Amino acid sequence: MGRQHAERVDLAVSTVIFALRPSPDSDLMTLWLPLVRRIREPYEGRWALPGGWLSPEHDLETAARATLGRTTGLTPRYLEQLYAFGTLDRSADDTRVVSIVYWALVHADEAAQAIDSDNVEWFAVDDLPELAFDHRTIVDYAVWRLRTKMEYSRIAHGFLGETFTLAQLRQVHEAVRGCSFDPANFRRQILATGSLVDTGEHLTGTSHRPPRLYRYDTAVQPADHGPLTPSKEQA
Amino acid sequence: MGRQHAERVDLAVSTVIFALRPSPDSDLMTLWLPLVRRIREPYEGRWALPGGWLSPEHDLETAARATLGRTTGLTPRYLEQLYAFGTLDRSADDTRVVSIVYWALVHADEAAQAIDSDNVEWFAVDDLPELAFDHRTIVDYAVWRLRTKMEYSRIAHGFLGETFTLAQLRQVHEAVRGCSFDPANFRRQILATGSLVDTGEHLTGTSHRPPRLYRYDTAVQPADHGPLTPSKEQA
DNA sequence: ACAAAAGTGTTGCTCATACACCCATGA
DNA sequence: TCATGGGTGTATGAGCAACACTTTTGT
Repeated sequence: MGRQHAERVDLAVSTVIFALRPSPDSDLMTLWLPLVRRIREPYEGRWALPGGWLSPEHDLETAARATLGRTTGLTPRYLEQLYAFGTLDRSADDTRVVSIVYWALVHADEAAQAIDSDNVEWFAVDDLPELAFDHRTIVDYAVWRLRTKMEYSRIAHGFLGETFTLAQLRQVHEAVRGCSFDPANFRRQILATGSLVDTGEHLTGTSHRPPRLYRYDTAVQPADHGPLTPSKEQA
Repeated sequence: MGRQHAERVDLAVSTVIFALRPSPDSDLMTLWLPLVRRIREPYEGRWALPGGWLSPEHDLETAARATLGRTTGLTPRYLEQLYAFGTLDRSADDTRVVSIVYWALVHADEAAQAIDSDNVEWFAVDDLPELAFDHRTIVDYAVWRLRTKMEYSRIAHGFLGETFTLAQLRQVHEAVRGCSFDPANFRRQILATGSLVDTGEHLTGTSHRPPRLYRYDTAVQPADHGPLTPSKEQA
């Protein structure tokens, strides 16, 4: 309570980056995210969300994208603002920091391994180390938002390639939501939304009947992206 | 495009304050919000959302509450962060401003009229004047959020007193959602959520059968308030 | 008695779940 | 031909919209 008041408010932008990867023990897919090790006080040595100070000439979303590129070398398949965190006590020292946090989906294949430097490491969401600042709260909230949004939105797209089978799409849902779905019912529900397009092609090389490949209908918006994309007009 | 880059980023907190009031023409309830007239450039004379600069010793939510008190003299019945707006071009001059916007529900009765100074005025949401900055976008988004959240949350509470009849609650929903509901079905749906408590009392003085008075069950959270209230744990 | 809104009952539709069953391919 | 997952059909049940009907007050 005897803390000094900071003289100014600093503005940072951080990003919670999600990717789907096979779990080390089971061969199921699970959620992973990259963290960076802090190289200075406060919380030196602890893991933290990737981010940086907001410079006046950068857009908020641009800053989030830049962070993402720096940390993973990837382009987000989905990016959305999460929340602005700004309580007085969130920066262990006497500075006042407001962090505007974004969350992103990428599909982590080959490229992701590239930037596996000493200071960047991927962690399974349900096996995180101790985090710096209030970043644990932030991650928990981001995971909650991802799970919730997966229920009513089409963001699973962000974890997949251009074309995919219904089984792959289902596995994404199962990994994120943490439960399994009846393949038959999942198929019908997804197709009923009309957001998928049958490419006519099939995936071969499987040891069973070759499944159809689908593509997302680009005419449909994947989700409500916030206030800036005008997709929420009413008639 | 030939704009100078600002030297720093300024942080503001604004609040979209909603109240339910009888419409001037029809006697239905409609959404209203207070705006303040700008007394300096840019956009001098235009109407804008109430707000102010964020000082280092104030919490984001505290700042939003303070704005609300200054403008309306009221305490919010509901308050939630809406979004952080931070595009480069949102401040007509060459300054860079990031606004963290909150939205609030109040019930505007006697007290509200008190602060009806020259610079504060209430407007019907579907009859707004031209607003300063990107505040029109912000208001539209806030209205969308209010409508959406009303569908699955219990925030209607924010517009009502301690006890209320089901008809009053239904009228709030109808005003915000913009359509009418079957009283019979509305009753069942609301009661099925288990969020209402029968006070046992009745409202008298009506020219028909006296309706029961209900109270919200305070044990149930009204809505997911964001990341800071830990109500989104899973078992 | 009558109007008007509170409150209850009932029916039919839609949609999600569960699960039985056929299809097509590799081994 | 068998195993495996892709894909289709269908019965059951929950929940909601629509609307008929009964109840209780003031006038």
